[in-house]
Amino acid sequence: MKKEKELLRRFIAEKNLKLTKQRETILKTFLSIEKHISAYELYRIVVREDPRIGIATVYRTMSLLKECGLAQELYFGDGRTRYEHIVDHIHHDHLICRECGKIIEFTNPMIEKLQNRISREKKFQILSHKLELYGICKDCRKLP
Amino acid sequence: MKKEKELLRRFIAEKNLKLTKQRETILKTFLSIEKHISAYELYRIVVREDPRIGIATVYRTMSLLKECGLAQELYFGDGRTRYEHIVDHIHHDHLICRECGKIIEFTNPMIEKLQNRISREKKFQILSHKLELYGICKDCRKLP
DNA sequence: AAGTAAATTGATAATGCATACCAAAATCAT
DNA sequence: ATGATTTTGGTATGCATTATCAATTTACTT
Repeated sequence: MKKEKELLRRFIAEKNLKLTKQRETILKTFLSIEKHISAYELYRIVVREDPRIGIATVYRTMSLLKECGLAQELYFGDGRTRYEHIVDHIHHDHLICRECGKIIEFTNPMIEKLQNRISREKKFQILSHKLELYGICKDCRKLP
Repeated sequence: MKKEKELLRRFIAEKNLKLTKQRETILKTFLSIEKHISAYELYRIVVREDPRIGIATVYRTMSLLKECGLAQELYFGDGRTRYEHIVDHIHHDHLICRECGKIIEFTNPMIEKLQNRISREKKFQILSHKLELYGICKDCRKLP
């Protein structure tokens, strides 16, 4: 939390923006949630902390957190963008069940290494990535 | 094209749906385009073939093509869903430049293999996948 | 070939996420 | 503290997608 707040502070200073109570509250709440969350869901929680925060500010802050690399944007095909925080949280990818909508997380360092190799070949500087596997989960396949 | 039309025909028969001129026209046009395209962009092209086709039908048909595995859905973070066809077209992944929006395609069979291994471990049946690397491309980094 | 049940279509209304707008408030360098 | 500048909340607006529904089309049956 210390580290992340410091990161945001620096980003804000560098761009001549301003650090507000709202941004701090939203960051703190966002970091406390250990799963992906939509802007609206986050708003509902943030409001319990400070009822005067509006949803527009949540949207604006999330795009700020995305820009400074604290938040990762996800899109699973319903019309809703979700976010998850990256810090103190090993990067993971997602298996998404098309039947029941369940989301299973996984990590694979080898895939990450291959991604880095590809980006080196293409002289592309990776900022973030998204790997999503869609299919049918164990339960919906009715396997033992 | 033969094969894909046959695939759609079977899918439609199996689900007791009906094969219409509109669906054939949209499939044909979609397959003729060798890059990702939004529903609206596709609609503008389809209309040149048959001016009486409405945009709702394009949306409906794309979700049908997605279901039967002929189309892959993509989302790059602007508010627009795009599609690309999978058939006769080796699956590829995307590098997306956050500066200029350029999209670079790449393939990596090793990553695909690792994905299959993961899904086997999790007893997950993969239907499709999406790998997107976000960052800054060579040109925007001003590298030689 | 004509009849019929069921699915599909096109036009447009409705929905819903996300952003734009703007007056009031808050931040921060001086 | 002052004042320039940014941010905020509330809401209007924009835009992509889906729902609605009467009219049409498909595909099967006779």
